[in-house]
Amino acid sequence: MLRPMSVVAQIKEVTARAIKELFNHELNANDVLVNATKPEFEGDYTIVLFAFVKQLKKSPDTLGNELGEYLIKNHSTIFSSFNIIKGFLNLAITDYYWIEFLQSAYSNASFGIKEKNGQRVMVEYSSPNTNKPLHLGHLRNNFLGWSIAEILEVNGYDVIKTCIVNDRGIHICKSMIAWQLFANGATPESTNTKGDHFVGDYYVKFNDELKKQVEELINKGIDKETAEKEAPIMKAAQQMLIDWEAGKPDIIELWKKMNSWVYAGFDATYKRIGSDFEKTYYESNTYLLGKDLVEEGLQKKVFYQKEDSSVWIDLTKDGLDEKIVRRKDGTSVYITQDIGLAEQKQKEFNAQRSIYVVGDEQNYHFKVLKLICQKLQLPSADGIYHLSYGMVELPSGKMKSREGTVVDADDLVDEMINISKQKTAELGKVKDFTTDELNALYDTIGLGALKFFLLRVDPKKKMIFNPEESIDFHGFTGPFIQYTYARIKSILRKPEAISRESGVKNLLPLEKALAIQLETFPASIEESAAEYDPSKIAIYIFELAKTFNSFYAEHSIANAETEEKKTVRLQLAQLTAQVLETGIGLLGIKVPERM
RNA sequence: CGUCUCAUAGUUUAAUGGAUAAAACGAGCGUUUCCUAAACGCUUGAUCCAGGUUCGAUUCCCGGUGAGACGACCA
Repeated sequence: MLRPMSVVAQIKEVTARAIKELFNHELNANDVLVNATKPEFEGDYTIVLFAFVKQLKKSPDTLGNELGEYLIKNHSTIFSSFNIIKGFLNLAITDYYWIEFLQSAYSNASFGIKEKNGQRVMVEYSSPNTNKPLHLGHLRNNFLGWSIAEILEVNGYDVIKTCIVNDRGIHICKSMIAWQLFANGATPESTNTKGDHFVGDYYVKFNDELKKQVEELINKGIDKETAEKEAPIMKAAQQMLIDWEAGKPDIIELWKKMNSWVYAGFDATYKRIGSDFEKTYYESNTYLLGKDLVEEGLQKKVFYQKEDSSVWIDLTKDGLDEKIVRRKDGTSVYITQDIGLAEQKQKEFNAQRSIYVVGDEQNYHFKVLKLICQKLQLPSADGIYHLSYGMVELPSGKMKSREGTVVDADDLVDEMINISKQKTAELGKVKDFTTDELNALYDTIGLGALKFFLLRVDPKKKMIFNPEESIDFHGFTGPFIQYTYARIKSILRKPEAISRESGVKNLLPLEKALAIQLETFPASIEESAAEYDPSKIAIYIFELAKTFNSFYAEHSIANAETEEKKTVRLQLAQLTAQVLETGIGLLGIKVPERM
């Protein structure tokens, strides 16, 4: 099926053709700059003429007039009138065009969704550590990763969502040793604690105990650095890591038991926030990957060995530093595992692109990772893309677990759901709902507010979260969009078939504004995929909802002046509802039928 | 010391080099016999400083100031 081109794409194309015919000048359609016309001028879309004034050696006015007249003469179904102001050619689009658009799109359930393009993409996100529960930063990561995967999916890609669980290493051993020392056999069940929080508590206990021991050693005259290394509990953790690597049965058993507690907790949280993965990798299985590639790199002379037999790569010519890829004791480092995992993913899924949703503190790491893979000429190399996002910070700065300022994911979700419960009760609009229906509604609204809050900002930018101020339910928020949707549904609930031919010839300004905005939905989805940026969609659906609300306040739909108007407004309402649902769905947010 | 990010109304955020910089929250005023007032309308207010490129700069380049991240055989 041939997808109809967007108005903007058509304007570009037609303009390029016009310039070729009128002035015999070749122009790429993409070089035509088309903007929405500013509200203070007459017209819908504007061509910026400056760009080709020079090449064509014409004044903007002459050029604009010739072009404008050509467009109206040759494409009268699209363009109705034009005016030129200071080098801007403002074009008015015919009502006919918008009415046709509405009739073709209002009942098209896949409006904005592309067909499969045969390309595969992997999206890795979440990446939790099994020594503590998820926090606000993980939420931004999860929502972003899930949303990007979804956005790529509707853009035609075959998407594989993956997660690498950091389930081994010294930090896990810290929780384990603390449990051995202080738990007296307690379990999540015996203490009625969620598994990930239970294990996280022992990680905190470890650090408390370590601090105590370090202070004692310092009082004995040992310097801080040595004290931290020599504290008995730290030595015990390090010994445990060695035992783990050696596969000592009782350690492995304890490790498995504690991790299983954590996974039960993670699963509950993921289920609640709607995160899922097609494939989960565990670092305990992948940490040895990449060793072969070190050998290969040495042979290819991409890597070199120092006197102590450690292996390095020299990236100084690329403006970076030297980087170790294998320790002198033969063990691999973080980056080596990632090289190995990149190849592993490539072998398993053969994706054209591999996206890593990881915080911007690791920008350097991913730059190095991609560069090394390229130098090794690995097939996965060029497809590596680090989707770097900014940290979530508090007004006081970074969240610090040691200072207890970390905003816990479960707590925050609870709070959001409670607020939505409270507000729903205050408004009292759904008193006839069953308990199940109410609980589902609270989840929808509370999570909607939270996800929208975290996704409405450009991922690249760090964001401030103030725990003192609760996340808003008014204005540029998830509930605003959900509410708009629910209002439309209440109109559409009255059983009434919407006929395709409305018969109207003209649109009122607010009807037209809505139609124009609806028409750009596919472009908005494309843009957010091209830039890996869900906030583009968040902004789009917010503006759409706003336009609809203005329209709704001004014009009656069910009691429209004429049957024709009623039909065209029902089409507008139905398409708006559908676009809002699809759009906000790409952010992982549900819409309620009533609220 | 070096590399890289960021700096826009009181606050949180928008703006492929294009017209008089756009919203939300906050503050103030108003809107409901009629499809959901979690809404709508009006008022208020900003590009860190100094140069440069350009017909045109929030956007690109140079310098400065301020904030952050990274450059660890941690991940």
